[in-house]
Amino acid sequence: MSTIKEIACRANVSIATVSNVLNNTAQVKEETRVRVQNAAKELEYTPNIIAKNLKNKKTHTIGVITEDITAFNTPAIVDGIDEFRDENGYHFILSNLRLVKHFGHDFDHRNECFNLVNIAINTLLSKQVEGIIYVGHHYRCINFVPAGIPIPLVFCYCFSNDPSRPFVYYDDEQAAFDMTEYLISLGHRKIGVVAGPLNSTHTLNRLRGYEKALYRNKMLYSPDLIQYGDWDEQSGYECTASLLPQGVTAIFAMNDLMAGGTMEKARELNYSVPERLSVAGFDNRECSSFYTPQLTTVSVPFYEIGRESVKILLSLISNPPYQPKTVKFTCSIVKRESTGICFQESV
Amino acid sequence: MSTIKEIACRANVSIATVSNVLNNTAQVKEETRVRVQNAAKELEYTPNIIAKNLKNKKTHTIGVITEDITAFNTPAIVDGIDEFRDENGYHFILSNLRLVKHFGHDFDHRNECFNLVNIAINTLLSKQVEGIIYVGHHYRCINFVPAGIPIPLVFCYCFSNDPSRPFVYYDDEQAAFDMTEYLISLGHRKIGVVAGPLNSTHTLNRLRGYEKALYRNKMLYSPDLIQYGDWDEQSGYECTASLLPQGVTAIFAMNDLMAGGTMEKARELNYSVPERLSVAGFDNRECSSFYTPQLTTVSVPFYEIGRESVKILLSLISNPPYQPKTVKFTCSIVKRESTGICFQESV
DNA sequence: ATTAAAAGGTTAAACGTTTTAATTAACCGC
DNA sequence: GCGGTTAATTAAAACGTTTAACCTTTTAAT
Repeated sequence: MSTIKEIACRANVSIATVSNVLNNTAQVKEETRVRVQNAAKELEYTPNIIAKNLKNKKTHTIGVITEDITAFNTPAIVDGIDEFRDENGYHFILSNLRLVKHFGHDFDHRNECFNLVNIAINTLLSKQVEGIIYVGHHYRCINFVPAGIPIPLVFCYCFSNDPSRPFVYYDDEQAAFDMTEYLISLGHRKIGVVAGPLNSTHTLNRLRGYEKALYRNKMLYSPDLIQYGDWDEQSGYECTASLLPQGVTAIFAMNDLMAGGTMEKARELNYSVPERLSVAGFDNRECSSFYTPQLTTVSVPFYEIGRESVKILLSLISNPPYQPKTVKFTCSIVKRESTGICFQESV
Repeated sequence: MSTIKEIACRANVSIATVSNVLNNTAQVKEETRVRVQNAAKELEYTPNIIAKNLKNKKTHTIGVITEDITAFNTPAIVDGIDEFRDENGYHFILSNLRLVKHFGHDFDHRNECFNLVNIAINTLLSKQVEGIIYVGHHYRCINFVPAGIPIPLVFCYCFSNDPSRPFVYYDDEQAAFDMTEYLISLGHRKIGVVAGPLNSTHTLNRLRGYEKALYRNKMLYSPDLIQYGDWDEQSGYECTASLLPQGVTAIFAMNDLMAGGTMEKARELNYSVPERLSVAGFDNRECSSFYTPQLTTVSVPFYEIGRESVKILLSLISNPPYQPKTVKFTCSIVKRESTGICFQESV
């Protein structure tokens, strides 16, 4: 770990010259240049970015806060973030909150979370990051991050109506609309929904999409066709139990796990999928292509969401006057084996 | 972003005193202490870790290099790393190589990889990390990291016989041995293997475990019972096609994906699982519990492997004289629905 | 009262860079 | 050889900390 000073010494020049050679930031005579370069090589010089950062008051580093790196969607988001930051010569520091590990899955520890996030943010600020990306997926995450952070911050994979902050997320409503329309196009007229819990914005938005599709196709909306689960497979199984007797020919589950529960129940009651019952999920998790039959589902562009977040963040960093910028990505329907044409009259 | 200097100014003391108050590293009169603390609070002081690091020549930061953060096992490893480093007051910088994205899945670009790793390592060194964890999973990764790195480095989730470097991995051979013994204990006497490619150390080690189990149970080893795939589902499907006619009653696939292919083929040929054919996988990927029937498989303790890596790294950092330390974790068998008692005479 | 020790503070150097302003060297035309 | 340029180099300050060394004041002990 040699320093610029030692190089200067060995090459018989001043440290300023060494700096100039290394960053070629000024003219220096060819001969001295090579002398310096050789010295650097011989001493196996590695620049000390810490010192550089201190002097320049620029770290070219952003902070990324994740709620749970092991969540199924986080790695893809981080990957997108990683790629774009790399392309633009930025570094990143990952701060993983491990919220799930701390508080379990459906935590409601507003204060504890707030504190954790606060610590994370202060640490990042201490490290002089130039901007922060908060990768949420818990709908309340907006409340976890304090106001008045002196650097740009963009919310990734979450949303609220706060117009003063930039959000990058996906269009829940549109996705549910598209999926419902797709089921309708297959001839289904009685479509059950295995929803998430009602206090989730995801649930609300997706329900809205579902309703809109029904409305647009002049189909009637029945509250009985909506059953509320908790995102877990078991709950999908249970919801389906009360949906099937109503004569639905298709079930739209709001995530792939619950869709798995739906298929399980269907199997149990001898509703063959997709012949007698079409099943659709949401998320396009890895598992969805391993079900039998393979699950039709909604693919969320995690990678792109990550990329876009950094893009916005970097533009905010280099161009501080804040223009509120919120980006919504459109999801795509992945058609697989679990959905098919409706052969029955709806009851 | 105020500095110690401004605090000093406002509190009418020297910067040394401020530093002493903030780190309570020396006695200071109660009265001045609170004056300083108030000033700090009023100015919303955030310590500049960069400056601190520069002065202290200690960053309390480790670097983590991953080959592909989106690989199914990497997040759990990173999570383990993250937890232990957090518990010990360390930070970490993640450097994701995106090897798969660069070179595809079965890349053989020794030089390109070497260069990428080299860049990553130099960047980390520039950032004055105190140690590095290399999370491999490509068996050749040892060749990617150059010798002579001036700080401790531990290989995580990979192995070679180089005794000069610390490795944390799992016992491939033992795992395969255990799984084979388990199948034997169920009465199976003709056990087919869907192996990985022969140039993978995983394949070799697991085959050794398989053979040992046969040997120990005085069963004969037949090369015909080993079919070599490429880790992908399709190859499992194909291998199984040549295995079933041989009258095997159980198939041990060397990963869950190929096991999926095996089950697909079995379904196609009306071999019901597990009644007529037992199927076992390896990895305990998320998907394995979503197959029907749910897959019996080997669970690798990714999280613990990550944790242990940091543990070793930190001990190396604080206690430099190198004691070669290699840790092998034992995997566990996850018994699910795809394996059962053998009811047939083997043919 | 005198003095030793302890408590409370301060100065200034240092960490490894970059950068401005100043200095020196080199060259040119006359 | 002398001014006048331009090219090449350097000294020194600065970034925000920590810390060794030093200085004062207070307290306690003789």
